Amino acid sequence: MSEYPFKEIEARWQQYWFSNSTFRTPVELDLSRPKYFVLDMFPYPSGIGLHVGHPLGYIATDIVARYKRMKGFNVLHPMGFDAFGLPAEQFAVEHGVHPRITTERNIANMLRQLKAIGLSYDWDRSLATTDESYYKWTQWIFVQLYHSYYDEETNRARPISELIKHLEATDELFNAGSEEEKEHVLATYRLAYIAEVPVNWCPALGTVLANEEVTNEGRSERGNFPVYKRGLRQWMLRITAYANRLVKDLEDVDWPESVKIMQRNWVGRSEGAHVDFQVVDHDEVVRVFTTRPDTLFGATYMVLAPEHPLVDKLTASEREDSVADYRLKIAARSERERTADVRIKTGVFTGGFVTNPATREDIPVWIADYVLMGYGTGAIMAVPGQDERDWEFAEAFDLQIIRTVRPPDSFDGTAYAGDGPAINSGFLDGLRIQEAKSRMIEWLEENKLGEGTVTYRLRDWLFSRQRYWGEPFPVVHGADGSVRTVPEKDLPVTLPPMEDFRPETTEDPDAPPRPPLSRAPESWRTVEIDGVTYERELNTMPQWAGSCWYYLRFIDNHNDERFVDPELEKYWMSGNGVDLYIGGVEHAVLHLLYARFWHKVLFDLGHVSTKEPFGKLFNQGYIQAFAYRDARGIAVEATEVVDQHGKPATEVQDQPGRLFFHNGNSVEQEYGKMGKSLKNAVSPDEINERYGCDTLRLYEMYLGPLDASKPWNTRDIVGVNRFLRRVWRNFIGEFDDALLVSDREASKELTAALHRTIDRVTNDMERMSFNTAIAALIEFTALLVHEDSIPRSIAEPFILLLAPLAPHMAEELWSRIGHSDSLAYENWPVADSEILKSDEIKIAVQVNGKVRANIHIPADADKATVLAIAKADLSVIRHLSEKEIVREIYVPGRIVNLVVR
RNA sequence: GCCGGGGUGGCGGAACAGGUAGACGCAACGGACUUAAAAUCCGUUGGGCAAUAUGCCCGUGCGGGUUCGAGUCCCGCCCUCGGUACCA
Repeated sequence: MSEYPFKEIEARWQQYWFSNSTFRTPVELDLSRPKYFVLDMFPYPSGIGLHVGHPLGYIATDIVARYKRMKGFNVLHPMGFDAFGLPAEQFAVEHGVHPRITTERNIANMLRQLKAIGLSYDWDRSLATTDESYYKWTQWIFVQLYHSYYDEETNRARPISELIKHLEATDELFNAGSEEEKEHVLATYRLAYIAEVPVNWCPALGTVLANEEVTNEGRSERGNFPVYKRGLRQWMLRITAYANRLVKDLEDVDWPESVKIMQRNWVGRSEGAHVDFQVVDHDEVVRVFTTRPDTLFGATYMVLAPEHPLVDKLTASEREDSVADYRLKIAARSERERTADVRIKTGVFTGGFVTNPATREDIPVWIADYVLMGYGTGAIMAVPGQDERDWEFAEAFDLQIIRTVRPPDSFDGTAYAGDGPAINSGFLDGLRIQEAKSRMIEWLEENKLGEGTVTYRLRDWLFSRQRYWGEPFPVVHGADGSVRTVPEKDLPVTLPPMEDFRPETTEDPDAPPRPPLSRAPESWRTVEIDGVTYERELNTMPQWAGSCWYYLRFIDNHNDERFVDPELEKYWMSGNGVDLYIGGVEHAVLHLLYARFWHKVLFDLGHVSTKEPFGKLFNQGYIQAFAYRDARGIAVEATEVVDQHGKPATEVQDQPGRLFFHNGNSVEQEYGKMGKSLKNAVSPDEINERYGCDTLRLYEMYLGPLDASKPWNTRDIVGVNRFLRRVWRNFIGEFDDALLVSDREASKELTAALHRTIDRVTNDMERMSFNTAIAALIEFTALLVHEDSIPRSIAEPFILLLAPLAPHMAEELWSRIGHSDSLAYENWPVADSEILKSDEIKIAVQVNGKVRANIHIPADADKATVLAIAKADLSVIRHLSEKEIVREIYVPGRIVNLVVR
């Protein structure tokens, strides 16, 4: 008896695809075919291996890739590993093994797991960001960034050599400067530059972190260690130059609206004005940023961030003590304390005054922690009449409040931020906000008191890390402090082999950073270029560097001459870049913003042909699962939990009225993202072993819509497994292994059902609705159960429809019905529109919107005919009796509604 | 607080353009086959009233509205998940 031998089948076809290079991207491209670049967000090769949540997106892209091949596209579908960075290194640190070794081991294990799912990647294009042949080009891109600047005139990056030429020709001051001074000027332009900046320093990780890597609670996203603010000299990337384009170009990509909004918020563009306030009795000016220049007449006090550089100058001698006290108190407050009680305003008066340029009144200057040094100019003009925070502060410290916008009569709140006519505002009186804003900006500009401007929340990207496991910077430092990039011919700068790669961690937030590379051998640290001795840069690049451009390398990953061949880049990125990019929403701002930034720089410099890298983005949902915690709140192994009747929780976890126990102790049921911490992970290996990977693939897709988060329930897997076994039995004799496909002609009904199925599945494939595509195939399979044999005209298209979803079974059946080649490039079946049309259709008849009957009508019947048939129906007649028909509605092919009174 | 997604049977979900709510699957129940079990096949399965049927009423988080007709559109709430958080 043959019972669907999935192990044998799956091993055979995976071997076949490998030895025949079935999924190798065509090298000789048939340019008459359209291209399709379908990409997954590549994973970190973690040491724990995959759980069933990880491959969800990979299965989806694989189905799309297989479908597109059958639709005649040239498909590029690669996979690689994001192997540098903190997770890989922390794992290595914790296990005391060199990251090179753990990384290789982890990659090997993940490769095994991925291949066991039958994913149709072109493995010849696999890469890891840790490959020297890869990070050579990551370093090369960094060199491009270093040697470029942002030209505000033409709104694009240009080689810094052009700027130097320009400055030499026009700027006497520049020419007069020393080399060092010149370099200082250039550093304010370069897209990659070194600056002393306030950074997030994490002593426990021994490194600085990007804002994006720090949680709201002021801790590291990796490891949850405390993070402190301190000033350090670091490499920065001038992403802020691209702030505007990063927002604007979102209009041109097909991305989930929520991700676009997150990016817009992150960039945080706001339009407003700079206003200069003269300091009373000092030759200083304080510049503020405001989005409401129209309210300048209502600015009754000013607030500086406690760290603002002018605080010392402004502070009156008798206020020095309280100002110093306050600043100390703020510095000691953790980020958490600072954000916990947002509604309670604190601050102190400096004793200083500035002049409101509109009213000519002198207004007091305060410092308060609700003004942040990192945004705008670190100083605000407070207009309590129109700003809730300023109102609260004014109330708390008894400061003057003037309304400069008339609230509606019904308004009984405090600050009024809505629209209305300006009042108490001199030349602005009567104007609405929009008009008043532009009028005030004109006035400021005429009087040289400020100007209209745009500010962004986005900060420049802190690009160095004090870790070992990252790309070394292709940069060397001269004894005189000069910086130069390593010549292209000497790239890559490889990581020196080091026994001790551990970061120097400490609990002292003020200890100087000591990057591991400072302990590298002298022979690595010192390098001679053109006869001059230099010291190598000892920091490494952050995690995100490698993932900023990997999609480009996939296009041409064996190229030793260039990071990507321009012709191949043009072909595969044509249209709008990557045609489909699937990954988790957790990368909505970090990876996707950084990658877009690099891509735009490469675009400006003429190295790539599109302004955006990812034309279509899709976020797959998470796989969630039930989890159980004991009385101490500690998660227990979900597979060991039983209910009050002793049944395994995995069988009954979705049933009402259950109590759960672990080793006899009561446990609480919970529901969350699958993973190690909740002890509810399921490995794809166990599912493969028990049901095979076609079942795994089908189940993951059948769970629900791809973008929804949904619960894993191992018990339910039998459903799709039964479907596959049923398909097998329909084709292969249960007792004799005989082929049950014949050349007899198919019935009209079965043919019609097939074409309806082709139509449904095709439609579902196009909109990535794989759960409904599978449902359609299950329904069709049920029709085949009672056929003695399956006509070939039915069998072939059916197998092809199944192929993207359950490729191993499809290939096996395809071969058993007599084909010697893989079906991977067979034409996708086309539904015959003639067959889809039926002569007779069934529609519902409603009386007053309630369905009272179903009638059969000729497909081409006109309204009068249909209504006649409907009114002749006994059930309809019953509901029409003694009523008057006041309206008759017929929606062709859909419904009849008779409105009666 | 603000922004965004989502609330449909015991469970996962379907309904794509406002047109028969609950496709398909799980679980549950009944039957066939079997010495028995597994597997398989057939059937029932939103709630209620009925037991004559082509039957009636209710039902998509809650309350209103638009429409011949609302899970779907509009207004006001509640809950939930994610993002963000004194951004001037």
